[in-house]
Amino acid sequence: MSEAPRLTESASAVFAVLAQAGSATRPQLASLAGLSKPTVSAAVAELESARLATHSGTASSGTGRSAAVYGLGPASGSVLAVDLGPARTRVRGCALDGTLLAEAATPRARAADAVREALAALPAGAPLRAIVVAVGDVTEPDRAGTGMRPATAKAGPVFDAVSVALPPGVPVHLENNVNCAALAELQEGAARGRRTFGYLRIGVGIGLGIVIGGQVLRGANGAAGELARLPYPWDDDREPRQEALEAYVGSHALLRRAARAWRAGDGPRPRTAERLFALAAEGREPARGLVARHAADVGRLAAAVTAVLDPGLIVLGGSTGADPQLLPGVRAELGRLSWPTEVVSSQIGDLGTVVGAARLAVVKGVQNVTEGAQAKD
Amino acid sequence: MSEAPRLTESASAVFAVLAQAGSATRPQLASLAGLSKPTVSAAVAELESARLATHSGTASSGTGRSAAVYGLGPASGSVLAVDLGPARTRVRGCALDGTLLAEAATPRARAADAVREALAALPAGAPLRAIVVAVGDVTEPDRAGTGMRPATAKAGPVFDAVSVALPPGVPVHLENNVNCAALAELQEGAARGRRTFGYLRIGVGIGLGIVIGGQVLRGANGAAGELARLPYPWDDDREPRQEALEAYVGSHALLRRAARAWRAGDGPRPRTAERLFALAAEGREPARGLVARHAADVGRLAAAVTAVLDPGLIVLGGSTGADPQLLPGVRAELGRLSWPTEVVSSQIGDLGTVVGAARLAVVKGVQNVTEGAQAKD
DNA sequence: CGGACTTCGTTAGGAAGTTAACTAACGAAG
DNA sequence: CTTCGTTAGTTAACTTCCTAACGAAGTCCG
Repeated sequence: MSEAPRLTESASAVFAVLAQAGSATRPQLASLAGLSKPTVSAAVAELESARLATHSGTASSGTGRSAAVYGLGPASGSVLAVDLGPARTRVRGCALDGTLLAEAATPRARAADAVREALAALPAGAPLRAIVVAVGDVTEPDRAGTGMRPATAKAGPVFDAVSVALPPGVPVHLENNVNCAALAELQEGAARGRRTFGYLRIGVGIGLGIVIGGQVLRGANGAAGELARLPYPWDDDREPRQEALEAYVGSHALLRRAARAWRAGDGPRPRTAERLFALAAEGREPARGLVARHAADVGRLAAAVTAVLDPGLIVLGGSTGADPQLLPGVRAELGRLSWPTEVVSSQIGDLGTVVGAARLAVVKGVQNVTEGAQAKD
Repeated sequence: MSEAPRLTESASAVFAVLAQAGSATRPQLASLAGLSKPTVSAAVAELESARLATHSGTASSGTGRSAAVYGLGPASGSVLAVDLGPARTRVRGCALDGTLLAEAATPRARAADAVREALAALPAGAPLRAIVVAVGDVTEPDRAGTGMRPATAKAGPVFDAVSVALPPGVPVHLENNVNCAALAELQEGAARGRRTFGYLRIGVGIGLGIVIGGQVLRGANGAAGELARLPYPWDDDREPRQEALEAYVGSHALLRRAARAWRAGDGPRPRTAERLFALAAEGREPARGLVARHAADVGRLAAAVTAVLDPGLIVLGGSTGADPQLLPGVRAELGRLSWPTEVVSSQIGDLGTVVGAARLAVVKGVQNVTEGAQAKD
């Protein structure tokens, strides 16, 4: 739709802070954007005439004249976030202020259906400005040139299946799912207000999302935080093997150890990590011992991260990592080995990846508005 | 001296690029600073009247009118860099364009003498704008509030001894020596033109300087890159100990292994790492085997760094790390365990720390000019 | 030696944003 | 109901930097 209405720099800045805030009065916009009142007046007028902002009420600050409140306008459009999880595909559509407009989830195999369902629920008149797809894989530049795709065969097929369901002409960004979850913790989880932290995810695999100065660190190959490549075992007389650490700390290994440790009379053997943690929470052996040992292992992983990055905060997530039972053990081992570092459990859970992908999509969508390149309707 | 002559923003920008370039014509300044010709004219006039820049000649680009060349003026002043090394103290005084004005070195115990000697050799009429002191220690905020000091007792006394020799009123910045050396590699060493890399120093101790986007990463406690805290030994059935990795990979351990491996008939046993490497270069056993083993150890260290950061480039430095004999072994082990990463040897050597500290001091000194806070004469 | 051409630097006019001062709107106190 | 203090928004003068056009100072070439 419509021509690309190039915004002035000040209008772009005001739009960006308005999207961040959701809604705001003009004085608030002025102080958030670091602009003067007259400039904000001009910018708001410009945004209103482009239908990117609308007057949505008034707000009185107790004393004095009441201020006009503005929110995003109908032309600001929406963005789409897709989490291609190992079991389920989750899709969210959001406005540029982050409000949820559409949501869908399917088993991984029917990923494209979830995308189509969410797209149908988005407002038709306004442009879709960005799409972020989260995959459990390192990403690499597309052969074709412009885009990105999963680097290994792991996530490739599903990504291709989803691609055909996406509307053409909308910029698509691929991002690692752990990085997305880290962003979610940063924006609305356990790392709110931080500028630097690490999000350590322990589940079937192990991964680290690194946030430095509010930015995700991706690395030269997009492989920053791929802790499975840490040398392990590592000692004077041992030879490290590739991916050996994941095979040792991952949840499969935890269950394998449980199977070995289980004796007759210990009751039914847990088949999932959740069940094992539930037994440990009741104080039952050998579950308790296994969980304590797992906590020490995670603590060592956290120590490795801390030795390199000294992030000041580590958020634990993932199917086994997020359990608060681990905290004392992790903190003890980390404190013994490394620097004073806060350790907390994730508060977002499974939804973290979609939520973070949506946050990222909002950022890209706002850029799409402020930096001119108009997306397809 | 003199009042603080607040510079306009454009004059500050021009001064910054002029300091970076050393000398430049007005058209060059315009393109480097991203300013228009008239604005540069005004800025240069302002800088000249403040004696921060001087006309230093003309340059012809073949055809057309020849351009006026400008360089830093006498009022731009100088900065001081101090490397409190484990054995020697090195001091350098530089102008804000990086040219060396004074140099001194003493044994560590007489550090203050080196500082006094270098200070005496600096031009008297112009202000000293910044001092950077590099120490082999993590740094922490001063109790007093404003400054920083070494966090542990290791470097404290020497730092205090040097402090009394420093002129009062000049801002002093403390920085880790490995971080300084990393900056030196970035600016004039093996990492020129990079935005992100790791500088891995192996000597008596082990340390990592992390540069991301041209900035040194310091971490929440100033302890980023303190690899001695990596969990080691690390295996299913072993308990990691604090600082155990340094005790294993450091040069003391290398010589200890040499002592154990040496048999009668192997010739004189090397007493220093340099000697051991020299024997290995001649192809003599057991030196060659020991060096190959050391290379694999360093490769594992590099793999740990790569697993977390994926920096794309690792520069090896330090008394044992900088030897190019290590390169094939390090590359092989790193390639086996982790991501495609370039590995090169440092080209700067022992001087890296002072050079990097001087670079940092220049940056701080330029900030001192452009951001107003006038230093004492 | 004198155009023709190219590059440097200045002058003139305009765009964008800031500060300062003024007007407008609102609540509370007298 | 008026008046006063406070906060919102507008108007006006000024600052800063840009673009465009022009004059100045070189080189190249016949």
